[in-house]
Amino acid sequence: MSRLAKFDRDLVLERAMQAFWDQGYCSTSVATLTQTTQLNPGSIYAAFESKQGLFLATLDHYGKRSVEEITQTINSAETPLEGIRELFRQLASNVKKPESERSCFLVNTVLDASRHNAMVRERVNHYFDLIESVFRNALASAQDNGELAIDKNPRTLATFIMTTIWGLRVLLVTGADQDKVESVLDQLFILLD
Amino acid sequence: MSRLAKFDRDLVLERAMQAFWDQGYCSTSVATLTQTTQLNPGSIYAAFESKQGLFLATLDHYGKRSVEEITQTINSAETPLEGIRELFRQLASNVKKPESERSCFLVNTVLDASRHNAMVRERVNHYFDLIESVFRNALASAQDNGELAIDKNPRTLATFIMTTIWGLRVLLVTGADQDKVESVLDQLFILLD
DNA sequence: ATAAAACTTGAACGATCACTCAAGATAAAC
DNA sequence: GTTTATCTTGAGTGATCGTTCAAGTTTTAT
Repeated sequence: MSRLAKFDRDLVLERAMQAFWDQGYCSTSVATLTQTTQLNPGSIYAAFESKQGLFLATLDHYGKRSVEEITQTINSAETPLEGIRELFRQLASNVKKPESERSCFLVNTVLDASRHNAMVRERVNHYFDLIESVFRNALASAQDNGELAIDKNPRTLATFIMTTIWGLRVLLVTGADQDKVESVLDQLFILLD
Repeated sequence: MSRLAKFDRDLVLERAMQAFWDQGYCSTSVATLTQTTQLNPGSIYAAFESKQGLFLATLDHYGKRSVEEITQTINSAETPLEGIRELFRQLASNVKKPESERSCFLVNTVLDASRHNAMVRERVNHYFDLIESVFRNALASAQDNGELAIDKNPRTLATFIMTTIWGLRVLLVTGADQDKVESVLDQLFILLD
């Protein structure tokens, strides 16, 4: 008896995400969101309840895709450890590309919106946990294969890998040169040997 | 012939910095700043020209003190390398303390306000550079003392130390437990041996 | 004392904020 | 074709935004 929403939810989420990612939660006004999503205020509020509701939805949109991409990269490599190395090489290849200035939506959010909002913090931490478990599993597989020394601790290394990714995101935002970024990769890879 | 400003500039900067640090640039309104600094809008604008001017001044306030504190910690240790380790132990001891939620003012800023503002970016990068050079010098001294192996590269390690600090800041904000934080320190210290 | 200069005060500015809602449009169910 | 439920529209809400400025106050120099 009713009418269905006309707009493409995924397209709207993608566009809203780009806006939040680029400008941050606070600096992205509802007026901006109506322009980028091509939705009127009423439609946004009908579909997502509030600016924060839309933001949380874009966080999920980004988080799910991040986990997928990371899993894909690691699984499509010849070995688990090589997959992890390949992931870092991809990250590093963003040097001097404008995309690197946006850093990672989750990292930007954890230092900004998440600090005073429990729902945002929970959501970000959830995706960080998922990503960390991908690394942990890959490292455990690498140990099974004999690729990673048996005295290394996958849990410890996975935590350190997450920390290095976060640090690398900041390094890229500062506009670091190729040498610096490769320095970081070199040091991390020593620990993975 | 004239009248001098009555307020204590350092006290005002300290209070404004706390507000910006806690809430971020965008979420900190001038109304909030008038309350925390106990200055009227007019006085703020007379002394700092704009909200952004006050923000830049608080960045300097924080940056200078950070460089001082880091230098002090490293110099007051028995050896340069032990100083670096001590600095990380201090950082790690913030686990579960509410202060750690605020992370580092410079790191928060680099991922937020700095991305769309050249003046802010320059200022943040300046203090990062100063801090990195403190580490680089300490590592070079450690090599002179024979404390650090001669085949290690102080420049590379200093970059990696910066990256680890940035990553550690994110890790602390996620509410990580003691174990995770110590994992990160352990791995970093391996590279410094 | 007086004049000059700078600081303090706080009300007020237009712009923009997140958000609402009544009216109109549209699609599904009968 | 009619009904019914829901979506879309976009002007409008009060609140708050960063900023200004005229008037009042205070200090310094003469």
